Amino acid sequence: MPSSDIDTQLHQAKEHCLRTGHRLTAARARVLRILLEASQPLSAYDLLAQYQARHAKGAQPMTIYRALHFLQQQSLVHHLSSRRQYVSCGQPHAHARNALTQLLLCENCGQTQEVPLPTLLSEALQQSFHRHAFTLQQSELEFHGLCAHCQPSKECAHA
Amino acid sequence: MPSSDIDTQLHQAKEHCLRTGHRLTAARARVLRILLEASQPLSAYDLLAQYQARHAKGAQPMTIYRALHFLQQQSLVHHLSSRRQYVSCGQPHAHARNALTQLLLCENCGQTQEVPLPTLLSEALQQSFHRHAFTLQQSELEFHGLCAHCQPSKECAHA
DNA sequence: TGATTGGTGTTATATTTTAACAAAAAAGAA
DNA sequence: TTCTTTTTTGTTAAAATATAACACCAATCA
Repeated sequence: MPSSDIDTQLHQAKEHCLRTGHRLTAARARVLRILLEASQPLSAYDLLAQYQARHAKGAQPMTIYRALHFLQQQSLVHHLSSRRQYVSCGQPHAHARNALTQLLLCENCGQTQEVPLPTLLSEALQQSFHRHAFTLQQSELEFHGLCAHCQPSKECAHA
Repeated sequence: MPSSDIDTQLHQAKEHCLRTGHRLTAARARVLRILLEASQPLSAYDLLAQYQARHAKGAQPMTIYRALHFLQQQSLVHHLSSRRQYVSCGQPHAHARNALTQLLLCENCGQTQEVPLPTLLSEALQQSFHRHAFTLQQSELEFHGLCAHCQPSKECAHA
């Protein structure tokens, strides 16, 4: 992602936080920036290493985990729990509109793609929940497979 | 779950493994049985504690993890990665037919419900993958919320 | 200005998961 | 059967992931 886009995203993130009565502090913005620049999922300890290299040599895991918790609450970051990695959220605003998001995870090159669930599907799911008297709070839809660049026949462009 | 049903399930699991050229050994069957009897998700160390109490006092984590890996491969057990827990699979055979499974996780009482994804939804998802040139290998659909017994208005029957 | 809330730094520790290698058990071939 | 190969288990150790607790600092607000 070009650096200018990242600045834009960070700015929007800041505004978004203010609107909900929270603050995107320096530490939080740093963690988010690392994720935005990575453009692929990172583990908490990957993040820690970069954070140490770029900002504070003696930084501790808690610093990263605290920032991640916050960013997740704000829907600025996703937790890929099946991989124990974190990734910046592509369209943070989609979440505000209660759209469910699918994450397509490539097992070959590690890339993640965030795809909004088609409205039709979202609604069908809602109905399914209703039938089971289930009140949805948060969804986590992770699909593991091979991305467009890593199809069985081809070589992987991202590896 | 009544003990007789569990025996039935274990027996079916054994047959299922044989059909795919694998063996449901004693250790594996023990771990599966503990999960079936629990009828709710357990962490690997919950399992270890029970395994130690019931079978081998000195058992080590590897014993559990190995059994769990095997049982997951056989679609006899699900990993709830967002909770770091494991749960026995309700309808192992549904997976054989490539039906996607949603897991409804209650944040209040911890209960898990396994619901096959309606065919219509499954097909729509497949199309969505096709549009994104994504080859699905495995899906992990975890929905966090409140189950039928733990609706905001009511008390939770399972707590 | 004082009080309250929210955020950070720091240390330590808990929890979850895997690696590696030797020994045993089961399956298959001669 | 006996030998060989593969699969499974036992065991020790350590890596990777995540949280608890407490003191301190900073921002907000009355």
